[in-house]
Amino acid sequence: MRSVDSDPIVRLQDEWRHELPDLDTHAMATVARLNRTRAMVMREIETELVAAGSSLADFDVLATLRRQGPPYRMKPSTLARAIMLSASGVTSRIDHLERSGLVERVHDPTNRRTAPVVLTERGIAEAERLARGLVEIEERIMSSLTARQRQTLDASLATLATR
Amino acid sequence: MRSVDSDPIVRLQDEWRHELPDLDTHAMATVARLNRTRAMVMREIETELVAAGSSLADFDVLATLRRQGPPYRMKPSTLARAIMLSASGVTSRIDHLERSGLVERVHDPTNRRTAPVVLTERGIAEAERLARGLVEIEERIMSSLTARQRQTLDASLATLATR
DNA sequence: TCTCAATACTTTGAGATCGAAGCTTTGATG
DNA sequence: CATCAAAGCTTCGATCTCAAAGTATTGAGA
Repeated sequence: MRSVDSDPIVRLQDEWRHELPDLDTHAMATVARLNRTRAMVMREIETELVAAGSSLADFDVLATLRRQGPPYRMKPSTLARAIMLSASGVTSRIDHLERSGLVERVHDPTNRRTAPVVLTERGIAEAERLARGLVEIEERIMSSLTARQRQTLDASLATLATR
Repeated sequence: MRSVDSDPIVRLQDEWRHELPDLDTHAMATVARLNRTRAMVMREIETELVAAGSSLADFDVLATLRRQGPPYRMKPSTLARAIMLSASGVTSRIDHLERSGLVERVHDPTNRRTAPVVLTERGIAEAERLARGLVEIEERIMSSLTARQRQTLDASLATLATR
């Protein structure tokens, strides 16, 4: 039964059971699923974003700024925390988006230690366009689960994250 | 209520609701949770693996070979599929593990187009040591969920992956 | 006001990963 | 048995990310 199941995680468990029968693979399997499913979902989303002329990395920044509402402005350090990226990673993403004309660094004379990032007009429009496209894709991906399943999935993921 | 909730995903939904009230953020929120939870879980696991003198990247290869059972051997292309990595990515991981003395490329005279990778004695022991340490960590991480919650989480992740 | 530790971003260097291009080997086909 | 397309790994070049080092600015305390 299980040994012919093509689910790679089930196979992984079968293999461990055969090699190290005393190993409890339950938790390991869940972690592996979390990884694989996330990879597949994100690959699909990335593909669609690239087709729409953007990328996940760019969208992360644009959407985070757009969600703040006017004046669509954040300090790099706040942005870093919001998108779970290192300070140097934020610098290079801003550089890239600035070259694309979607964000600008604004210089505040009263505080020259930081240069907040602000969406340009094009950046505002682009963020909204991408967000609208993305919710559709994400809705399609999640449509294989019932509302109840989505709800418990959300709850379990939240529990694991705040643990 | 919600607006004071510190859950970053709930805040994300609140912000979108304020800016683009017609946007249905349910699916987006689940995807965001999948991402964040996975990032937090994997960061924790990576930290422990590094403390144990290894890394997630190395462990992936070692564990995959170890699970096969004797002679602990796989072709690079099979390995690539198993760990969802590009061919060139596999080459560099094998290079690294070979330099560490944990795997070797074995040359089969009857098929010189491929050089299967095999665990060394040290590699076998190391894979088992790391696997045993890891299941404990993963068990600890998952212990915040009930058996039933884990089961439905597994099922939902499996559904999303095979969709 | 002067000093200097803390804050905050940027630069640098290293490492991982990818796709494309490059090589060698294999096996099917005439 | 000669040819050549396909299989399969490696190399190359580009990109991303991080941590550490570097630079500029601020503000607290002497």
